[in-house]
Amino acid sequence: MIATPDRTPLPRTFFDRPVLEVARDLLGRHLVRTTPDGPITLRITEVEAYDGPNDPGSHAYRGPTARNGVMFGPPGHVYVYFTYGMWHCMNLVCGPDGTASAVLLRAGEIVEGAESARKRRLSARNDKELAKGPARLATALDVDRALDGTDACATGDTPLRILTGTPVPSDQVRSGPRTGVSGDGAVHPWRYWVADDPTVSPYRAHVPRRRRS
DNA sequence: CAGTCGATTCACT
DNA sequence: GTGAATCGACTGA
Repeated sequence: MIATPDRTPLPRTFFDRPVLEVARDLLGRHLVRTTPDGPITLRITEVEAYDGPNDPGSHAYRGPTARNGVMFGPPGHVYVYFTYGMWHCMNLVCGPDGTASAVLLRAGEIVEGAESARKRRLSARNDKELAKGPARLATALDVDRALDGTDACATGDTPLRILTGTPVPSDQVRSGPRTGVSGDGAVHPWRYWVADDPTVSPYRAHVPRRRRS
């Protein structure tokens, strides 16, 4: 028996906690992306925690830059980065203003607005693949650098909003090493996902790129 | 200022 | 399973 999702916005205090705690607690929450096309709602099923300057796997490891500045700001805001020359990925900033931890949204289930998501995810063979992977998720929700710094806890007009949804019981939460993270950052089991959920992305270890001819 | 490589995805074999 | 795509941030000289 699944409870009806709670459409109450998550308060900023939700994000003003240790990042590992927030990461686990984010599973089952709902992210609403408001577009001219209509709303798209994502049920979060897979995340990864990045623990700021203490974490060799984090973009914040070497301090603030033009790209990662939002990570060092207040909690509840969205950090979006561009990678591999093609893709965007999105995070929710955690911890008090001045710290730099964040949770990468890696996968989810589209529970509303699938028609809109399909238009941007033409290679998806079925709806489970619409947001299976962090760049796919951002593409499905039409998220790019223009949304970097958006407040997901704001009231009123916001392109992105995070709702209470239906939290996942702790016995359904799994954890393991982060995907695609290289070096010393790879040791931490800071990836969390919903047990047996078909929208969770497959694990891949980091592969160093072969040098171009 | 040139070199390196990425919190990835997709097409192909 | 393997390799290409594609560009901007970051690094070190």
